[in-house]
Amino acid sequence: MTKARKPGFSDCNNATLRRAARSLGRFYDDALAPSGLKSTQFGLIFQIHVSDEPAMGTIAEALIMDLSALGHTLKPLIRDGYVETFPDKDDRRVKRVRLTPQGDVKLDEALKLWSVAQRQFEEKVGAEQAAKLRAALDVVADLDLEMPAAASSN
Amino acid sequence: MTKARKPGFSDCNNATLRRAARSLGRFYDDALAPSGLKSTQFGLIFQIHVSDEPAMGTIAEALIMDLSALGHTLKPLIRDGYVETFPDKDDRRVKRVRLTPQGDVKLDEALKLWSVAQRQFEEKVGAEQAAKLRAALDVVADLDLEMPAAASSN
DNA sequence: CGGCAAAAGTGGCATATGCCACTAATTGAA
DNA sequence: TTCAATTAGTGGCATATGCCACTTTTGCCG
Repeated sequence: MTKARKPGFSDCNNATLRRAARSLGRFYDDALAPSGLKSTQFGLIFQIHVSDEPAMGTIAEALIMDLSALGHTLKPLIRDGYVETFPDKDDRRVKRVRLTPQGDVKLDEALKLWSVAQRQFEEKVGAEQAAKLRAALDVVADLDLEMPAAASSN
Repeated sequence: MTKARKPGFSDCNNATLRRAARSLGRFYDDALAPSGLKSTQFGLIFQIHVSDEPAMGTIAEALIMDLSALGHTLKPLIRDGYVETFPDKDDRRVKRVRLTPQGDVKLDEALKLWSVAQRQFEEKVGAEQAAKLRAALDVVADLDLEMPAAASSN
């Protein structure tokens, strides 16, 4: 009794992960809705907050996201005045990012909403369990996966 | 020693999940690239394949995705001739979905590529571990999360 | 039977993400 | 110093996802 469960219940690690991400994403989105921020924007703003005027590349690396994707995602936040960029003093190719005063305020506001969702989630699955899950997800995220054949030679 | 780890290493379950999803998504996308399908499209086609001419709403529910999002995602697959829709015999509101012969062929092609990535992943984390992770993710995905205060009164 | 609420999709609008082709700066030789 | 290779971002294009406002069908109730 290990096969043919709910029809279409895929064994694909990626599909399962995305499915969970959609589900949980909606939950956190709902929770953050009053702030006007999406959970992704909240995460990005938080990342900027805890970093020290990080370069775009640094953020992209930390979040494991494409640099250009980061640029796109940053636009609405800049447009709304929560984030601003400025050139690095030593390397003009580098663009650094920081929160504006408004961004700080918005982050505080969002953090309150976020903590409710976070608590709610951890009550359901248990803080221990949640921590384990995050740890497992971090392992997966930082895995050095590479296609064997696809790589250069053998 | 439980705080201030890697800068910006968030405790947010959602952020951690999305980060892992981006990472793993790229891996599977790379693996499927030769087929021309994205991992999301592969997952969708697979879901359609294992279902019996499912209605759009049925697919959306299984994948926990917004019905309209499903509609959007389906478009390129229909355009490329892998999927087709047809009206339900009894309820004209319902639109059912199925793979075209080309879709079946493409699925076979993609499955071969997918299995390589899947195997590669499970070798890295261990089949046992991977299964546990998927189980945990399914639990999370199917959790009945709801904002307490956000609900009606209280 | 008439009409209203619920159910299933569609379309528009906005954000999330990626890849690719380019441009601007740097760095590292020759 | 000069030029090729590398690094950091940008812009365009395409898919992924959601929410909301509608439209079409059904269902159901009085």
